[in-house]
Amino acid sequence: MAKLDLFKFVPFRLNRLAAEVSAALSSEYQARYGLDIPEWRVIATLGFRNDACSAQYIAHCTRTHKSTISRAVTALMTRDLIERVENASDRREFRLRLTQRGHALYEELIPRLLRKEREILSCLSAQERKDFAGLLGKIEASLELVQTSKAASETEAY
Amino acid sequence: MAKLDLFKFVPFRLNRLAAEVSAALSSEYQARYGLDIPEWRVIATLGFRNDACSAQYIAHCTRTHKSTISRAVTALMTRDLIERVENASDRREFRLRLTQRGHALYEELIPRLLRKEREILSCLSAQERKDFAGLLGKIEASLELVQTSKAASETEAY
DNA sequence: TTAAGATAGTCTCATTTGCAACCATCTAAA
DNA sequence: TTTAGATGGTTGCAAATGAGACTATCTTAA
Repeated sequence: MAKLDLFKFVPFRLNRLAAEVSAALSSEYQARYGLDIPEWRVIATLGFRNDACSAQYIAHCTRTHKSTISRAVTALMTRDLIERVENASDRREFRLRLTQRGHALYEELIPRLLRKEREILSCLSAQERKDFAGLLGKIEASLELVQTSKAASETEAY
Repeated sequence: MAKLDLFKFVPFRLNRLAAEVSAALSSEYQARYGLDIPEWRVIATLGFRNDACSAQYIAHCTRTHKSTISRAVTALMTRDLIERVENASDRREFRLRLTQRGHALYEELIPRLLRKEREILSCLSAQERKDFAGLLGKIEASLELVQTSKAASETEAY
């Protein structure tokens, strides 16, 4: 007779852990800066890259639906945290980038989030953290969640 | 100047990985059996425990909101997959358990899900899988997502 | 016994989000 | 060219879900 212990079932554990970790982080960007998760992902993507990029690019690399990104972009523009400029070579898309205010928010938020991440992982030794990152990477690669060298060049096209 | 690479940021990676793994599994319980995630959690909890338990217990141990569980219970009852009996000693709560049909579905579904889990983790060696489970466990424990011996006895009260 | 507070479960409401239709624009092939 | 199909982005709609009010019931202490 088949049995499945939810508490030992990796998919369930990942779901629960991700939800818990997200909740812990949201107190930073949500409560303090009024950003929801999609908005934070837009800010994070634009802040990390120095060049402007399209909404589609953000949707692809954060694995978020394009309509969700579209709404986040609208909200962030009305708050003057990002701006968009027309792309002369392709008038369908817009190039997005942080405004000065957006940059300031990014600079203020990032250290807080990195501190939270350290807190959450502080139960692991340095070696264990490294191992954990490596194992996550292997699973991501096998699910094609990360860019192989081939896929990376395709991503550039976005 | 602070920077944060989303692709190396563990909270983001956990979210993305959990979403991807869930999507891979949902093709089993969703497409084939018409169960959504909350419904599957109710089935899984009832199938694993031999005794009947309350909706509140399921909500607590799967970390799902009680209103979500309530809806899942209603849906599963109309499909005759679970049944509930009054609890004479506390008439506020109901004891839930799988019906025969529910048991049959459980027996059919579990091997499929376990196979999927194996597939997803097949990119890791046996030792790596063990390590990964152990590291997950440490993080869960530090976030109090799992029952310590003390918390376990409290859980019994549900 | 009574009253205050806790708890189980349901229900309504508001929010979030994915889907898909849609428009504008681009690309490629006839 | 012209046309068919692909792509970027927006929006309306529906489904899912959490918050919190609410009822019924239980518990505890005055």
